[in-house]
Amino acid sequence: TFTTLSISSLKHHLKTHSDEKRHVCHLCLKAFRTATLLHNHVNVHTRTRPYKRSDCDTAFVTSGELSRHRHYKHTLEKRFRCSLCKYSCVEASKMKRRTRSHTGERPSACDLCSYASKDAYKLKRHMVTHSGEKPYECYVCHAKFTQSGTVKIRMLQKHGENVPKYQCPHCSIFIAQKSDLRIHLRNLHSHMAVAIKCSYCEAVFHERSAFIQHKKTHRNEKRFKCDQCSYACMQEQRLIVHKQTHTGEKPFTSLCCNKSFQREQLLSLHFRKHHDSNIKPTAYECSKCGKGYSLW
DNA sequence: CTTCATGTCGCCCTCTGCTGGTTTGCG
DNA sequence: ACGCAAACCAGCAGAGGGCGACATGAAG
Repeated sequence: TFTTLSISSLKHHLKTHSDEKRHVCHLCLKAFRTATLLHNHVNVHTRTRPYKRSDCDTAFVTSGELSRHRHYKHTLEKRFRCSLCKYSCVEASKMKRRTRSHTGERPSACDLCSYASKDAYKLKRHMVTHSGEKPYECYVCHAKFTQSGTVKIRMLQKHGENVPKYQCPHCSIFIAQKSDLRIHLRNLHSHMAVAIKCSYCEAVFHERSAFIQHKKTHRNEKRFKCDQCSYACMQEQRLIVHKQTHTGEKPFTSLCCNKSFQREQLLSLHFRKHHDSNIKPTAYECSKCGKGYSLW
């Protein structure tokens, strides 16, 4: 529904409905409706870029390209605004793409799996997961990768100097990747609704990192304490043996002379001192469980 | 007819962030 | 020596910027 007040304008408009393309490119035989379109096309072949900007060293084949460049890089004018969010952009096609992320529409479907993307490029990128192709190579160590971004990060972290690291604001540790710092924060510094209780004392913690720090304070502590005297030690087994001094229990008995000992080592010493060194390995047994012991 | 602004489709790029397997260091 | 947790690392997808090429429409 084209309307105009001028006859010549109508005539011009009618030509746009015509399939007639009289202007043929002598380099590739492609045909165009107008001489200007052909002219622009030939400029592509000849790499002639008449539309220039003096201040940023860029040049384009058409005025449209220059105009758009101006919006992107100089005026920063974003005429298209999303009605659903605060996103704005220079081009209508970008707005269309943005709208798809609101609607969830995924028109580009993979014919090898269930994946579908919002735009053609993502589908193309996805297809390398089926081909197994790794088109990006590290020029230092020649390791290959599926995406350009991955090789860039690899280059920086393996071969770069002054590699950026991400520091945790809570414990000052440096972590190589931002997303790993996020995981670190989540696992170690986030508040837990259910507190962890220290198994050595009464302390409780809502943050894992604080709990780990606290545990270290128990590391060299003599936390196994005798309830009958002031004796304390770091190992539970030692406390059990110690307690025998209070009970008078002597579980290790020599079968040779019937003499009993509190500890295996004492029985062992007794054997070496008083009995034949050729004695058989199961020469004594525990009075509690009946287990036989070999000492040498 | 030409020029210019604007529109449209498509391509490629980078940045970003999540995921899950692997390696490493510590208790 | 072993097991576990944390960091490392590559794969992969989401989102958005910028431009190539060409079409359309208004105005001179």
